[in-house]
Amino acid sequence: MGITKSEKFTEQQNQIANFAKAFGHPARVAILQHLFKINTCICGDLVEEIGLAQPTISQHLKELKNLGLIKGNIEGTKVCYCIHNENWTKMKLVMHEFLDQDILTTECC
Amino acid sequence: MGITKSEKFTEQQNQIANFAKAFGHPARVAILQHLFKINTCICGDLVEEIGLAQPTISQHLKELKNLGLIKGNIEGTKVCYCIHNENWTKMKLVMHEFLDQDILTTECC
DNA sequence: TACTTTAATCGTAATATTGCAATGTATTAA
DNA sequence: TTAATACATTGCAATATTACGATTAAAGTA
Repeated sequence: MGITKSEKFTEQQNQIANFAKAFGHPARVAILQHLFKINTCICGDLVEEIGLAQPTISQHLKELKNLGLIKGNIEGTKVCYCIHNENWTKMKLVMHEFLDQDILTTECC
Repeated sequence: MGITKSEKFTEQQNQIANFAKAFGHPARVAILQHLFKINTCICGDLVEEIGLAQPTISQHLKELKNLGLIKGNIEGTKVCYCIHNENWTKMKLVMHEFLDQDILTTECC
């Protein structure tokens, strides 16, 4: 059926999965890394940087924006994207809690 | 075309994406959380715990196993799954480096 | 041996994702 | 006003993912 049965899971589990899904494509990983690296908001040279077609990049940017991880400011004909630092920090809290749950447990097999 | 152009990205970027993809479904998040919670190797009661059909759970387990995040020991007719602690730690290093890249940068907009 | 239990695999349907050409839209430049 | 630039949107094709019924395989039990 190809449809995830989200109603079977907790809100936290779905939230983790949604963030993870955003990082589940190397293009989006590369976009985020580039935005961090450039630091100052640089505009749409992401297409050249990543090497995928412009509509494809635009689509990936939209997903990251919908999740709140980046924001885009229109500047003339260009759009300036950058990390949404506050939301990135919130996302990190959620993901770190998930990743670090092994700290509480002991080896078993 | 539905096919990810992995060759356009670095090995590190693809690795992050692959780990993230594993966490990109709430059933797999739930499975991992349950394995951590139970701690001692729990077997196919994951099917009851999660509430999806047995073949579906089996499929999710296979993905997690292929990535190396869990391991399964056959015990009679049952199979005992648990976290692969060493690989989990390695995965965490990769993911933490990605998530914490904001520490190095300063606000821009 | 025959039966049961447990889990993997196969096959298939439904839906999601990825990628891009073509097109649309808004702003700037001439 | 017209043309150019920069992105977003649309539409579609190819592939991937999710889910599960049916079946199979392996080990224990009667």
